[in-house]
Amino acid sequence: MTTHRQTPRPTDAELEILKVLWQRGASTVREVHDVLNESRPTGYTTVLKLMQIMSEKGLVSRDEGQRAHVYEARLAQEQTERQMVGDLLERVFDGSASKLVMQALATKKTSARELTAIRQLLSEFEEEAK
Amino acid sequence: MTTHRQTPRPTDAELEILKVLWQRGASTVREVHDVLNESRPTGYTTVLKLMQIMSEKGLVSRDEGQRAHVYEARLAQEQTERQMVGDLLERVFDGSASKLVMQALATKKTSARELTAIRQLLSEFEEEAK
DNA sequence: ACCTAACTACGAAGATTTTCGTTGACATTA
DNA sequence: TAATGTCAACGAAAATCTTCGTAGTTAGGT
Repeated sequence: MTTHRQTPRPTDAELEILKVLWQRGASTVREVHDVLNESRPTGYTTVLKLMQIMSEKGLVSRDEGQRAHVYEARLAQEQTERQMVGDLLERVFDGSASKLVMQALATKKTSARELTAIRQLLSEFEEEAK
Repeated sequence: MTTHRQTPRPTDAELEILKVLWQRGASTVREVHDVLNESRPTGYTTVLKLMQIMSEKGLVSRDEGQRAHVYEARLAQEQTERQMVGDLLERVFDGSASKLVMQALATKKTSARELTAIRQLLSEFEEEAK
């Protein structure tokens, strides 16, 4: 038996839907569509189909109790974020977190506030590691 | 005219090829195939086709001077890494570097050596920002 | 009971990704 | 020169991703 990720990495379009679900909480297709449709014109059935597929993949759960099924993200936003960063970390940086951070900082001028926040994170991690 | 990335984000299989090119420098399909074939059995023409496509996409350049064409990565490894991190940063973290770093550190127990390296990076960045 | 609006399900098309078989060109060697 | 091996090119297939049209179902209002 090959080792599978419990849930696959969401595609670009799927991630957009997950973002709405994380922001709104459990939602119907209609509600998700209305949000997405504002930023980028999207057909209703496009969103529906995607969410059905995401349900099959296990990215979202579905409550069919109501006529309008209610969907919910299966993983918390932070979990998915961690998974996706971890994926990039392995695929691109061979697991070196410092290389990843270096390129992240190089990407865009990080604000002083961001740098402070990151420094604080580091302190917390070094405490934990003791 | 839509705004296109100058070079598209490499797919998983394409990234594996780029890694070989970065490691070996300019190489023929045969050479790349031999490396990839060790880690995962791959057909020669599979690698060939991928590299031809990558050439069309602009991910690699091709020197047809010899019978066995010589391919080279168009972007340096660091450039591509930066691009891919930047992509994730925007797509997943809405540009917040500290959120990305937080999840990166949470992904795997980062070694003390890594933490020190990251801390040093931060210092350098804070110097620059002054 | 009938019409309308909203919903799911289904199928399908076009694009992209990954894989590989076949063909034809060319070179090396027996 | 004929056989063998290596190479690029091409086409095509299977899988996945993204989009949307159509059909059928259900609920609410008239």
